[in-house]
Amino acid sequence: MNQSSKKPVTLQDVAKHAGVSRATASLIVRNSPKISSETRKKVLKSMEELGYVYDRVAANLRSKSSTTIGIIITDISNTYYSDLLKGVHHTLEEIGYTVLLGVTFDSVEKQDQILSSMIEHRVGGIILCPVSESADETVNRLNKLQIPAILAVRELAGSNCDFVGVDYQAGSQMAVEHLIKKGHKRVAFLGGYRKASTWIERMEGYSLALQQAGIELDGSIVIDSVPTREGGVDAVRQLLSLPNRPTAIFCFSDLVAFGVVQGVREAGLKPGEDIAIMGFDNIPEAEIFYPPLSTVSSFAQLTGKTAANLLHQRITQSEGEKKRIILQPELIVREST
Amino acid sequence: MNQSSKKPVTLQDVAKHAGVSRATASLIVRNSPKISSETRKKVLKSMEELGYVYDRVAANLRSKSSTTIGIIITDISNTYYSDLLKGVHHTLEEIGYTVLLGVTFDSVEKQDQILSSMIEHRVGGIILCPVSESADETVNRLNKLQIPAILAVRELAGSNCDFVGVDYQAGSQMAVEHLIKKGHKRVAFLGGYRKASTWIERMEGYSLALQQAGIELDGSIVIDSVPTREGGVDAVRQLLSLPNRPTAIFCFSDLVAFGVVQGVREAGLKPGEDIAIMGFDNIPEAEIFYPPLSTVSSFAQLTGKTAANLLHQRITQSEGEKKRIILQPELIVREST
DNA sequence: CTGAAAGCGCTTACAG
DNA sequence: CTGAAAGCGCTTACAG
Repeated sequence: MNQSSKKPVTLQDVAKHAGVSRATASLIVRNSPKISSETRKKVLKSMEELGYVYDRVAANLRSKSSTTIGIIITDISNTYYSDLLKGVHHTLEEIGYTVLLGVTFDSVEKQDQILSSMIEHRVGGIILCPVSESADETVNRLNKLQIPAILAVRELAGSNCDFVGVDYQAGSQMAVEHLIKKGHKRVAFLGGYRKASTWIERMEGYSLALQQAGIELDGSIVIDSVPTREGGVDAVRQLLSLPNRPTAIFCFSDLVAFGVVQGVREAGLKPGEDIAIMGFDNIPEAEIFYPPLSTVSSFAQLTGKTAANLLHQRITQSEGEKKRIILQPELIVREST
Repeated sequence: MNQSSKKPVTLQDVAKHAGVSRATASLIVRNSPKISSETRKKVLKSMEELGYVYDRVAANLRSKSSTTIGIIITDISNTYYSDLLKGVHHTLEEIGYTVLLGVTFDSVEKQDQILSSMIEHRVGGIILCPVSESADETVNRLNKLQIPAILAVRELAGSNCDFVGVDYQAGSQMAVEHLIKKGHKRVAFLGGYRKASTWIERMEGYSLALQQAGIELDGSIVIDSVPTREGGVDAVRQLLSLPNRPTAIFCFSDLVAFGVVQGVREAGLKPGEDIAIMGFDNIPEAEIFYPPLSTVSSFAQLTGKTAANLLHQRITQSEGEKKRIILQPELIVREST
């Protein structure tokens, strides 16, 4: 991994060429105001002529600082995460950081590995969207870390980190209340891992909404699945084979809802007409989907942006109470309900 | 951007604690086989106890090497690029690189800025998906760079870089031939910037397919637009206001096709039945779309993977002829045609 | 502004 | 394997 060819030009070379001291040249690359604009111009010209490139890595080493941030997500193909990444990346870059990307593909080992690699690369901070069954060990490592870390999307029990997330319970309640208001009395809840905190919170919102409407919860129409489109297809097939078919379905996520719509069609029913379907997340595809999907926005991009800003704050101000920022979701009504 | 607290432990500290020399400790972190497993174990234990973290940045500085790679894309929300990114990231990480992410949002200035930042961070190589109107200056910088760089998706005139791309002409020809085989004699071509090389190549494929079928090209049903869903809506509105309506539409991209489907519906027509619609790229949404979209796969992930491997080769073997790898697209027939 | 010195945490090269 | 020295490219701290 070497690159050879001509010797790279250093600050020393620039200083010599411009006839100033190395210290002066150093002040100039760092935009110090203490330097007269004449000297600055002269030195900048030398840099230009010599083709100097600033070695930020060496600078960071000496000054014990860092201009990189690590962001770790579970899946890049999931538009929820690519949206969140967009939010993080955009605000971080604006502040002047360079971002290191890590993708865990929901593997705990990979997550630990990426964490190590980022720390060894001296990132100034980390934003972590944890794998669902993150080990206690991960939590411990995060806590022992000298580096500021923010958790996003999923909280980790026992971690002493700032957290940015979404109120899944409120969102689910909203969604189910919307369905009930539309006249539905039998509403299924499909998809997601039953043990995940993100499922449990949604389940609470679902129960609450039913309860407040005086509808009894029927466990047989709560069907879990892998949280993907395929999972949605499976779950809805199971559901539609049941005797007392519901008139509305609340799905764990938009991805699951896409599968559910497909399964409903396969059964010869018209999604949005014969049966109402509601998603969760409001990923970009929800809008272009047919029928356009009613859903609850969990503001992926805003989540990323918020996490990025919080991290920046943590880095610059260091101390202070750990924060917990919970975004309020928003009901998005389209044609599928 | 400092982090204070306790003094971090260095290799020196580890060596002292384990009773070995610094040189030995250094050999151990680098997995040298020259060290007896007894010594290795002892030292690893000391590292564990002291909570040592290897400073890869300092190591890279001293050994004039790099373990990071920069990947620059134009848009993270576009699943074509997030797919490509997935391919790049996955293979690079497997080799042992850490990836720096840059997003240009199609701005030349941003692209230059990101390029600078990555170089200053001493990346070992760069994969660049260039902004469409990249300036000559960018090309010059790339050529002067001491760092291996690979161009992906779009080629840059005058650049002396390796390139990985897709045969857009062949893909378009395939698509239009498919439509003609289905019995369509009047096929529109909608969307994309007329001056972009990616448009011109598609146009060539389109013309060729018509020509070989003995169909005369009608310029009035070739309508350009911004290459987005909105652009597709605009273009198809314009098209449908024309007197002699075509029976099939070849779209610049899947994204454009999504807009075209929407516009067709708004006009009271049934996409896939009253009018055939064909996309390009085969982004993941094409499959879940309704109707499932016929398209041409441009293998985004494979493109990324190929670029990553080529870069790795370039970094390790350095010299040799510049390569140009053009992937052959594949026809994907679904229900929209 | 300058100049000389020391140091960030590591690797390199070499004599033993 | 060890040990002492030098150096990667920069910043820091200080006397002038």
